[in-house]
Amino acid sequence: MVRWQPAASERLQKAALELFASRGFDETTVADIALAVGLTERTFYRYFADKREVLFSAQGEFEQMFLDALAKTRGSTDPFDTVGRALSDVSSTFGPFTEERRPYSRLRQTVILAHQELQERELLKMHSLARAMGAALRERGVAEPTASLAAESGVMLFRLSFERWVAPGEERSLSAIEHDMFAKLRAMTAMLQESS
Amino acid sequence: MVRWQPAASERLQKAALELFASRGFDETTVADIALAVGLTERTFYRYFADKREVLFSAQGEFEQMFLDALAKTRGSTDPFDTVGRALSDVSSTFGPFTEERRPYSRLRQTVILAHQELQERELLKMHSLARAMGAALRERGVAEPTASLAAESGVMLFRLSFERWVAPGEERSLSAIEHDMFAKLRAMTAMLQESS
DNA sequence: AGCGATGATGTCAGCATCTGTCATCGAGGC
DNA sequence: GCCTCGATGACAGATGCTGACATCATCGCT
Repeated sequence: MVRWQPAASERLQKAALELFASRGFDETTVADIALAVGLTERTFYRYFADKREVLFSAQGEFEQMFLDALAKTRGSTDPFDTVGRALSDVSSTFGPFTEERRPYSRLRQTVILAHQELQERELLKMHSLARAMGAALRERGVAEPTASLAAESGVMLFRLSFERWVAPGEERSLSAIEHDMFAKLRAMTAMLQESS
Repeated sequence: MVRWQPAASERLQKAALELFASRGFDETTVADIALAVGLTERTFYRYFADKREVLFSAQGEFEQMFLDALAKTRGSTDPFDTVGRALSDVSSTFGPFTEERRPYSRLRQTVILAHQELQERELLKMHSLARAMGAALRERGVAEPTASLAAESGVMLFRLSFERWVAPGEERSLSAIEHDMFAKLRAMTAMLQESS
């Protein structure tokens, strides 16, 4: 006889995603989510800082995974290449980006795109990641503004690649899409070297 | 004898910025802002969709300015170069980025950086700009993912340049900073063409 | 066994954000 | 002089979020 069901946080996340998907973000109250898993609104706020965060709490590990991947690329000297390698490492290694997780990511993305406040939070998480990667590069001796440019470019590539990965009908792996985007960005910036 | 003071929206924006700067975002209620200019909370929400928007309503014109600048670059064929020209045009032409507006931009940036919710809104505005520019490029015949990459790269460059422009001690013009960042990005992506 | 500390949860009060609805009333047209 | 219009005020209410305190199984210690 247990007093509380375990994994309260995970149950809340699951219930929240389902309710947001079926009913909409605005039409789902925090009390709805909490009661769906037998808890109260107050407890929800003990696990998540606000209503939106229930969809983003996993991003903390995500950010750490990126920093770890970056740390593994000690040998690389060119910052853009370094970021590219870290990106490639994460997308082919990190659980959430495997093929079996794609349907879940698609549902989650659908929910996020359906509400502005959720998009804002997602953008902030990406921004936070870029800042952290920029700091990591700087600690390695990469100067500004190159460190920020490399980090921001990498995160942009990841974001666009991820968006494409979860797009309807897309079948390529995240790594493959990233690789293609990387090449396209290089090709684009390589043209007209002498213009203004 | 006028019944209402004119320019209610502008007065609200001014009062909001001052209160956010002196007291903090959370410590300023919407009622505070409204009463400071002789209006009520309800009227505030008739001008601005939410409390944060009072700092961002001008961004509508800002986005239009970018699209206009993009439209003026009909002759250019390389998308990255096109975006670069539009950027340069805006930063040297648009009022808010002239030298005399720098102190105001600095204050505004300080306020935004002091609160996460305001950063989220700013990131959304930048994201919205990138989407609009990507769509404009696509209408010109630029294919995906190049259109999105060019638009996102441009907005990233603008954002990093703007951040630098309002940094303490910075004296270069926004155009000059942009030009430098543009060159740095080209140099960075140009290296190690044969890697991976 | 008994007992106290621990920690997850519940309860309750309260403030702030944001919205719908109706009332008010000067300005300008006729 | 009357009437419509439009900006504003007044009011009620739902929801987001927080602080403070109570509850009560479980765990470890004696």
